[in-house]
Amino acid sequence: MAKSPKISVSHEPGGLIVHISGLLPSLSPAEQRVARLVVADPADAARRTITDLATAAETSEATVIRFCRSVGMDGYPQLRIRLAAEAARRIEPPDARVVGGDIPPGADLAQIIATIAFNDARAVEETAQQLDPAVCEQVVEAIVGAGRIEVYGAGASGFVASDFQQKLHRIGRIAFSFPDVHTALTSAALLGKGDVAVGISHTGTTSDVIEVLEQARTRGAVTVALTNFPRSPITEVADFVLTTAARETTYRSGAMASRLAQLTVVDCLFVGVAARNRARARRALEVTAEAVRTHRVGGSRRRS
Amino acid sequence: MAKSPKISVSHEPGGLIVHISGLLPSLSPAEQRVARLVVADPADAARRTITDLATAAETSEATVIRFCRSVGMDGYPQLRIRLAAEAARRIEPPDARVVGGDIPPGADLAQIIATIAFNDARAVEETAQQLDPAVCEQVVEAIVGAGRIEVYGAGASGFVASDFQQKLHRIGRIAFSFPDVHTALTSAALLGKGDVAVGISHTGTTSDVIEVLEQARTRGAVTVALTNFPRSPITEVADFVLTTAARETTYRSGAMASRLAQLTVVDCLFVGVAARNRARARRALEVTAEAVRTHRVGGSRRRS
DNA sequence: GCGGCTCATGAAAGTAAGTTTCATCCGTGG
DNA sequence: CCACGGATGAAACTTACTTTCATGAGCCGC
Repeated sequence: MAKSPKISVSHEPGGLIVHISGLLPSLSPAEQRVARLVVADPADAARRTITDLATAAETSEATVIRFCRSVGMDGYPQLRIRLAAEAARRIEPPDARVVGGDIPPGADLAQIIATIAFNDARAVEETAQQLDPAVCEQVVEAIVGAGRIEVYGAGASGFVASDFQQKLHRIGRIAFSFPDVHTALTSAALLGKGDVAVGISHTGTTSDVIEVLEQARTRGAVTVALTNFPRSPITEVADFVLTTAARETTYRSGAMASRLAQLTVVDCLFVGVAARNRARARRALEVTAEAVRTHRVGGSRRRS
Repeated sequence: MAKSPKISVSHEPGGLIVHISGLLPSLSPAEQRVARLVVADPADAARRTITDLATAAETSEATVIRFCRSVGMDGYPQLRIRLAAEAARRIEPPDARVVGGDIPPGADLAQIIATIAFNDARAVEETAQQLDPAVCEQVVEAIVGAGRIEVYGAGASGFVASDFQQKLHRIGRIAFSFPDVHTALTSAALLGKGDVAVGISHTGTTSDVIEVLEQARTRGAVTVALTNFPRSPITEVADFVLTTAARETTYRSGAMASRLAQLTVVDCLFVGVAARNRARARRALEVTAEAVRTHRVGGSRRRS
């Protein structure tokens, strides 16, 4: 009939709240009361039930529904969801995370957590960014074709080395890592052409690791260095150099982030190797997973 | 009577989605189907009605309600709203890198690197987000006051355990970690009041670690669990539970990201402990750094 | 002032959504 | 084999949402 209702409300792409306050004056008094509540605190409105909201606006549920329709929603539930989404979006976490390096002396745990996580995450991202896929490819190639792989690392890097060794081992590659220099040296002396030696050192100056890598190279093995410093001594004994990108902070936090970055590189190499023979790697993983299964307790589910 | 299953499974301040995926394995099969739908597309789930969602998950409405309760919501409407809010918050959809997903078979190294780095970084960030500072504080407190600290972990988590042990040791705390269960068990048997035992297990189902932690608890030590799954068996033998937030993926990439997340938590605890006595920790760090100095080559010059 | 009109409004009826209860089923361990 | 406990969906039930409809206020033109 005559008066076509307020259709053509278009698609309010930007903000629902803005949209609502825009057509607020065109609403009936009772609907305006609802609208004002909604605009004032969208998140709160989203939490309320229709009856609740109606009561708060001193009106009936029917009016709330009419309001929903007036602003272009199908019904109340839809409005609620849109409001929740809207409210969530506008609350941008100001998040005063300490961007720089060190943790301030008076920091509480929450700050410490935020700082560490931020630096860790950034180290991982930046490492990935500067990692040269071509070099990785060559290293993966070498590992895939290797008769034997040895991984060296001291201190914290030693754990990364062990981790890498374990990973390679799990997908059926013959890999070793060593707890001490002497064992490593003797083992490196037995390497030959077609074998691969990987040395991990954050600073790139760990003499033990360099020494072993040098030995390996002398024997004809392909040598790979993983370090944070592209000009450090370890790079001189390496055929391929992979670098992490943990920023220099004080030695502590720097080393912490670096270790995560190292692991990320290790993961990349690992997946690269595994991807070379998907079926075989998967099979190996399944078998090894099965092997430890009896060491897992069953139903992890539990209700009270 | 109040059959209150209100176990208050921690707070989930960070991300509801993250929280849900952590809880996933502790859910019943039918609930898992619902959870997967929700995690896969929160925005879509928020749009659906309960009946609709139940049908999509091939289950009944009752199960959906049970799922809501399992993840700590009052009911379905509340879940819907939270999901809508959550979905709105995540602004950037980095389409190319498969979110929390597997690496596509045909991927080249560059893609692999991007995917891994993305998931690793996110695991770190999300872990930090959902980490409860209050619980950390208590754990730090316990460690600071501990006579002895023991850290247990098997497989990949074993390296994390060793790393933690090494860190604590470097700042002058008496800490141990063990390469095998028997040694660990015998050592745990010697723990007592005032000591701290930390068990690390991604799945939370590693029976060896659980067993040792239980032993430690029996002896009166404070027990801490570090796991990805807040309702896994390990949490039942722990006084304090710290969780990581790596998403479940296939191909073990989940476990890869999880390990980084674990290290992040370890770092947080470490710095927290060190911060308790800054001067002493710094002195210890300097001394230990000095100790390995002779094993470093100087400058960019080759060592002889 | 008075019919007749329009429109906002809420009460109440009606429908759909969400929640609880309960019987059944299935696997597990004795 | 049975007893048990948990998982599950059908159905009963409750609450939330939506529609219908009667009321009454405002507003003309007569």
